[in-house]
Amino acid sequence: MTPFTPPGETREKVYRFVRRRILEELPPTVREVQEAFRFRAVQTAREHLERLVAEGRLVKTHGKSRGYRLPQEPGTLFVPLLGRVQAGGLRAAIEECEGYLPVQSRGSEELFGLRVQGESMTGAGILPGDIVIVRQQGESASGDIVVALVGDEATIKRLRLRGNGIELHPENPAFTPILPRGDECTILGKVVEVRRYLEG
Amino acid sequence: MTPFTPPGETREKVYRFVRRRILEELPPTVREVQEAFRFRAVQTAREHLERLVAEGRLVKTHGKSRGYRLPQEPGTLFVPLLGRVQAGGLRAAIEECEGYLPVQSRGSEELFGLRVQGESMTGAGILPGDIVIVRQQGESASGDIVVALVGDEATIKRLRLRGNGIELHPENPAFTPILPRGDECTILGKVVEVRRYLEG
DNA sequence: GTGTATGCCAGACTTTTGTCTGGTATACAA
DNA sequence: TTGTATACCAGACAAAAGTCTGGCATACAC
Repeated sequence: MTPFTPPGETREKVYRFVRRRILEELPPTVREVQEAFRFRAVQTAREHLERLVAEGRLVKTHGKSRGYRLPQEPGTLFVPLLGRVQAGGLRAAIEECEGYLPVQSRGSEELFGLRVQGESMTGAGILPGDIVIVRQQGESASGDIVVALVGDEATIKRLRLRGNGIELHPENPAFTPILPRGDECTILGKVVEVRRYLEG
Repeated sequence: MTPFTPPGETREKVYRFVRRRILEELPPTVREVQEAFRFRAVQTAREHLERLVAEGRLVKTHGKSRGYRLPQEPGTLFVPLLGRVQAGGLRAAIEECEGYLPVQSRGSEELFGLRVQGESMTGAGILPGDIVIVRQQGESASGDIVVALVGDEATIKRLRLRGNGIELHPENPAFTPILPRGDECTILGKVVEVRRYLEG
């Protein structure tokens, strides 16, 4: 009755099907897998899926619909792209963002994108119009490129720690370093990625 | 009994919640929306959702679980990241890629990522170690930054059309332009995006 | 043979989830 | 006043989707 299928062959196809569905639209339901492969029993689809979970090729949330996911999801997160950030208004700027950017990430990070204004970092290959991806973190290390709120506008500079104080260094000889006093500067986060879209 | 909520305010929050969920993990179920906003009736969540559909801000598949989607999904594509490309081997290089990158795209394009080697384009803010996203297209316009196969290695240069011939210009005074004869140079495609990962 | 594993099926149960009917309270305009 | 709209709630029903028990057939090792 049962036509013989080499071990693992169907499962491989099931894996590719599920993977494709997860990446391109929505994780399939068990019955959607069943129908895609014309299994006559739901259980057959379920067995393949549970097997893939046992093998570590998929992970799932028990009992929830469309609960199958990829183990280390390419970790694509959509982060808000901000036009400009003004004093104190990071939260507000995120609410009113221009759009969203896909970013690879481990998921639990708080990221945002920011459009670059000015030429103070051209020496580091960061040009006006570029987009920087910023991870929100209060403290950063000396040498990191950071986004800081100085006065009432956000700027991008290289951070230098000097004793108890901090310095914000441009990377362009035409600009001079900023030496803020403690209370007039907030570090919004560290630049983890730079992007430049050459069209559109 | 009912605390008064300004018209549309809750709906706005519901929209943002749903959008975030769709982009970052999985579309929520109606009851997940209900719980997120602590509505005491499922119907309240459903009314907001159906309203958003009526307004065209969401679309849905009737009867299916987690059926709410965004109208014009950002279209995220995963493109292969190549380490290096050698003569004739673009197809082969794509097969043996180092990994995949999420890229926003209209879908029908043939894209690949390429790691930058050398300093010939530092003047355009393209540094060694950066990744360029390339759209495969035989012909490009003068002024485009392109990836060309000259000899047996791929290089990134700015394209200049001069009469019938082409010139490949570096963007760094320490390098000299390449003036290839027609048959010793293939344009693999145009650089549409530049990325730099500052950690990991 | 026996035992074990895989691949598949039949049918049912249970939970989750989508859907629906009818209701209350507030605000606003005719 | 009446009517209409929004925002919300209560409780239910029905479909979708996850889960489970038991079974059969083939293959392979002991």
